[in-house]
Amino acid sequence: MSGVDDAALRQFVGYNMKRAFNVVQADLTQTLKPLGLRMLTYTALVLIVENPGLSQSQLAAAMDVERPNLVEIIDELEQRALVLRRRVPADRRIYALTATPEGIQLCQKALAADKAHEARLFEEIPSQTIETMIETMQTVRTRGALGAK
Amino acid sequence: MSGVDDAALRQFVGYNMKRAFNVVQADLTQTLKPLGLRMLTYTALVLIVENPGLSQSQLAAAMDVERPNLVEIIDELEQRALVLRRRVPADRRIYALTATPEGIQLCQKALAADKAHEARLFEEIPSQTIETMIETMQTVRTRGALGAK
DNA sequence: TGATAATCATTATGCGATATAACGAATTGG
DNA sequence: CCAATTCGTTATATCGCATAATGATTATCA
Repeated sequence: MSGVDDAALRQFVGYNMKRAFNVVQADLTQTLKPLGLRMLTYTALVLIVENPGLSQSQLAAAMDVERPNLVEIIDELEQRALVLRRRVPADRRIYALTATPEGIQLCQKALAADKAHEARLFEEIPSQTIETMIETMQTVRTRGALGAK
Repeated sequence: MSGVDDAALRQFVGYNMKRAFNVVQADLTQTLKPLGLRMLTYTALVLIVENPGLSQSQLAAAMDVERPNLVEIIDELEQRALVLRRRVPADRRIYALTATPEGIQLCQKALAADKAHEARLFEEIPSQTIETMIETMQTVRTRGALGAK
């Protein structure tokens, strides 16, 4: 309808990545909503389940968010009794994060929902293409981590 | 250092896309900063140069932002005398957006800077892989546009 | 024709994600 | 033992993005 031409921008990886990610994000957000999770709490929950006992600082670093921003994320998960802040006798500054049984169960449901969401969204894309894309994106991610700072 | 395992998330396209896009976005933001542009004003400028005379509504639709949010973007470009809001006699509700000569010149500089930025960031990635990725992302973008609403 | 509906740009406002500064409590290191 | 560092936290600011509502204009159609 509008007929606005974006040929000059479509040549760029970044432009297409942003447009595509908007679609993926919107769909994933809808997928997680029935579980009461948003992308940040979902990511945090999975990482806590996978790495029981890690500290908030470690988790923040792994998620590439600043420590202050992680506080509310953990608050949210803790209030829903999905994760626990456990004091560590050896270092009383630290909270060791662990998932409760309910947290583990919800995590598994969320992972299954995510898989279904991606299978649906990418059903027309050859799996070989998906694999190559994932590898490439991991390369880019690593490259950025090097160049930073 | 931290050794936090994210294997469960690395299987997902969305997770890798977000992480990779963060790197691309950070690098592009730095690239555009010397030109006084941010991603949104850059995108708007390119589309105005490429589609002279389009309305703010058309541009907002093309950029997938709501009309109210476009106002400040155009304000910013107009204050720097890069684009003009021109009244259309045939329909006095509309502003026809056009780029000034300075706007066109800055647009060309920005496009060149963007190309250099992507060439640097993706230098290790085979061009065939880049092309496939772009095609795939355009497919995903289209698919999302269909599923929406 | 004339009243109603729709469109356009805009203002006001809120929310979510992200960033920095500063602080108290605890630990580490010289 | 004292200084520097680390950890979690509070307070605060910015940015991108969304909705509701408004005045001006245009379109619809009874």
